Amino acid sequence: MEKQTITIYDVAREASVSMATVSRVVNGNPNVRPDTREKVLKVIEKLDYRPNAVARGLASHRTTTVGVIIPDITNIFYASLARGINDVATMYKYNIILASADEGKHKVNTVLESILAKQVDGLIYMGQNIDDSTRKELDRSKTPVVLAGTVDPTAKIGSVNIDYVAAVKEATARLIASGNQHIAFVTGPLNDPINGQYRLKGYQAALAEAKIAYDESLVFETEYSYRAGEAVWDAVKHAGATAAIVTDDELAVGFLNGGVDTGVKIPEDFEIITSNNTMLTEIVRPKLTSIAQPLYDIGAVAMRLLTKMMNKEEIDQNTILLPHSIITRNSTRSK
Amino acid sequence: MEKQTITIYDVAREASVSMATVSRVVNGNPNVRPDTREKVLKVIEKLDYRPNAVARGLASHRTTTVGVIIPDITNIFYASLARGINDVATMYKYNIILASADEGKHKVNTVLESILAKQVDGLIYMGQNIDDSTRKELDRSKTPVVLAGTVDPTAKIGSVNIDYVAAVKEATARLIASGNQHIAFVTGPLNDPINGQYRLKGYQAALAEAKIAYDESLVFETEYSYRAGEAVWDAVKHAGATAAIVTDDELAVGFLNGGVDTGVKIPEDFEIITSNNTMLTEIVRPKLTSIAQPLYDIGAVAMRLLTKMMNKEEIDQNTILLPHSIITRNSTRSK
DNA sequence: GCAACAAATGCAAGCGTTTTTATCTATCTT
DNA sequence: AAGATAGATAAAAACGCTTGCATTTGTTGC
Repeated sequence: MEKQTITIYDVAREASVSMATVSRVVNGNPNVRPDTREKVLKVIEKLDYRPNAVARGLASHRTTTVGVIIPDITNIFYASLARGINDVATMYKYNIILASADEGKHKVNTVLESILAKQVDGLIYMGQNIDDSTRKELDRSKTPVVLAGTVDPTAKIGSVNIDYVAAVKEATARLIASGNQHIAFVTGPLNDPINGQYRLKGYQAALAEAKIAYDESLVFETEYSYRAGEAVWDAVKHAGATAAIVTDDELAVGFLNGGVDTGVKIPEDFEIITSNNTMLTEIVRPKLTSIAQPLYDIGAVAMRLLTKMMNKEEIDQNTILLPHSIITRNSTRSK
Repeated sequence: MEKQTITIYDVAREASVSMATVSRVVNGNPNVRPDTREKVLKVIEKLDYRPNAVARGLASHRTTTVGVIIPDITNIFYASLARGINDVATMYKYNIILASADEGKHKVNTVLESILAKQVDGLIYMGQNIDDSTRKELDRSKTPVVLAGTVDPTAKIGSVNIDYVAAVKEATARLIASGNQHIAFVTGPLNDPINGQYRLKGYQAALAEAKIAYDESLVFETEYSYRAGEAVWDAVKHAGATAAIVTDDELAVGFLNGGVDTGVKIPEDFEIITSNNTMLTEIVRPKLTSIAQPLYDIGAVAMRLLTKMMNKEEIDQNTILLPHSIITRNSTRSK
């Protein structure tokens, strides 16, 4: 007694129609007489027939599945994007194949290959820089791709982000306005253009506008993690900084606690602005002033854009910038 | 110039062998002469052939895909489990179809149906109580299922957890030992047996052992969220509690801040023990004493168990309890 | 009542693999 | 040297569905 599956053929026989008709009913094709539709539906119900998505995928070349590449699912930033992606995907009846491509363990290209083999209809890519081999792999597959919270300096690939340059510039200017001359830039990997190009540029632009010399020794590159934040505090302090822009909330929270735990008064003696406005910014004391990105929306809009691509709809704008703002909390002195 | 896919047939022709032989090579079947294997591999390389997983799935009845049902991907608890699941899945060459089934928006059964339609080889289920209709759906599909961090009182379905009864009992006893007579039990949904049966039982057992009467007005049922934690603080305080067991870290962190922000001294005036030992417990001040669950491992072991089921290996133990402990931090008075 | 047309249905060829069965080809045995 | 045996390979039938095309049925107008 094996897993006795009932197929479209069984339904067809039982309803005395052809497989084609059953298929039409199942797929909501309007070219079916109401009474035959009724009849078929009744048999489907009776036999408890469930279409096999794999067979469907093979026959139709559409799997109603999208791949989502995420660097670290436990990082609230990415998880929040994923939530938006998921909701919109569900809305449009797509399933998500999730794969994490954390720098170390799972190499992007391997992961990508396994996802593409599954014939996904589209792909959302988050995190990390896209290198040439990855780009080539994507091109070759001809699968629509959208980057979420991730930047492609060549603007070849569709993407949804905020204006990182402007956001960081504003944040930095804010710190300058409150009297800081030595502002640290505490960042994740600089080889990710989002940091190394966009955010850094905003930081530099604000300095330049205030005629403060850019000092490379105030740039601290580390990884996105709580521990890394704690660990980098001392170095930043010793470099003489009196404020910092931090490019990730986990990192910022670790950094903040690194300071707080050594008795530094924040914001009185040191100001911090972080970048993602996740729940973490509200959990710590003092609460963190943050650049606010519409995380959920970035994910949602990215997925929506992808659905358009998959439907071969006309896309007017494939590089989307969503609005940002700065939420003032208690890690900065009121201005 | 459509997406010109090259198939196993192309490879076979080019290498002047049959499709069957190519298939054997691709699948590492040993019954191929080394020189033919070589020849075929060369052609595969040359044509840059990639097997189509969908066709494979249809022909072999194995998709090398597992479904993962998660209540809320932004909750670090579940995300941590997912990380463990993902790593082991990747190790065994499975892809993950992720679907979130948050109580409200996405109904479990709908989600389940769409995942099962995709012919997943197995399923990891997290969160929420499994009701009869869900159970029926699972049974009918004959797909192996493992619960991760989720309990099935009937023990019919494989699962990986800690001993919640014992853990909560210990934690409660600890609070009793430090002098508390009125200990609140701040919990997520009680209709989830993990709360309503296991944890509550542990809480009651500790009280009973200390001859403290169980007082239902000290049980606070709410949802797993930061806001909910903040919101419930007042009620708990007014109920006269001097300590609390909280069953989720986000909830606990909100609860803690609810207290801290109203000037209550923790742990001097109020003690808190939370349940998941996620990063959040270290981020807040004071840091939270917590029951420690091996989150990553729960996910990893669950996935490993699932692989065994999918291989139809003999399972000696389908209800697995991993060890727990209590990590003492600063939300409890040293004992 | 019949031609002309549109709507509904059926037929059957795929989709790209795996897998069973059969066929071949070496290599041993004695 | 012939028969036996095991290992390689080939042929072809699934797998469960979609879809283009052909055919049938039903409708409409005159």
